[in-house]
Amino acid sequence: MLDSTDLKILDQLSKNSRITMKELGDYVHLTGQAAAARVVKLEDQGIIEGYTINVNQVKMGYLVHAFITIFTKNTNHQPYLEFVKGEKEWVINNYKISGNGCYLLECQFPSHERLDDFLVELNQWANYQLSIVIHPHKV
Amino acid sequence: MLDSTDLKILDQLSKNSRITMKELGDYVHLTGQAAAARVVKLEDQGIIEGYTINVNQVKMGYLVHAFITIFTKNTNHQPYLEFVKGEKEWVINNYKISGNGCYLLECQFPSHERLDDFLVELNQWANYQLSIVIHPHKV
DNA sequence: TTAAATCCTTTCATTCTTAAAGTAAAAACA
DNA sequence: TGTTTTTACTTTAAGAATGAAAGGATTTAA
Repeated sequence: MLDSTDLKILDQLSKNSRITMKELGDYVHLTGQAAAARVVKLEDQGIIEGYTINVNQVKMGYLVHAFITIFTKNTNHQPYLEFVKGEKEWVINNYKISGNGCYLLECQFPSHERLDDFLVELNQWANYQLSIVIHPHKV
Repeated sequence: MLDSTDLKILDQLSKNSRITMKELGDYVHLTGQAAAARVVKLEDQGIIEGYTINVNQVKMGYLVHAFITIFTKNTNHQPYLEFVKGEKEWVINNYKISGNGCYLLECQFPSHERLDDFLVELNQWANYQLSIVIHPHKV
């Protein structure tokens, strides 16, 4: 399905999605047009889902990054899920999980005060276990 | 520091980082040249850290997404950290955390068999608590 | 063996980018 | 207060990249 050229293209676009198709072509020994055609195919296959940027969240004022393990208070998760839906400003991901807890909620906040405000609200709908990220260490 | 035009630019690039500077300029009522200059400034400020793609990990064969809370076996974390460094194929992020556990390890695997292989190795250096993602629900 | 499909290149018109010069408004300074 | 500097933008124009079309080579299917 995917050959080594496709994998190189994905690798290169992961590192710099604004590269020109000509440069991308040079990298995989194809013309820009051929590289562009492969990229369109990867998009059509749904392998490339989108093009985005990495933003420095600390410089954007989000100093606190937290993972919160959620234990909903009753079997109906809807109140919790509605709460999360209304907190898009802070919530990065809400993973439904099996294991310890029902959800793993990834959030970011400008301060511990804001985190505390959030936890007070959250506690209406769920119990939780808080983990604050000290250092990201991306791999 | 950042005005509303900068925020619109970041928002637009987050949605599609391959947009032309001309289109981006149209969106914020500037010429392509002025928009490009703003983008360069955002890069220089370190607010835009990079341009990347979203890849469908399931279509790439990574069917299992897991968060593993790590409790290192002794106070020296180095053996665990060395292990993680050698497992780049599976590890997405290794967050150092305060709270429950020492690290939160985000991983992906093609199968539960591969996950099991990983856990057996991991268990040489750390105890762990496993959470498998059932549904991502990005916000 | 022929027909169709796939994947690539070449060509060329169109569009985008980049650099330079110029303008206007705001900020810094005497 | 008046002058200079800086900042942010536009316009212009050359150079580079893109996208569409035509064509060739190789593989797949009939």
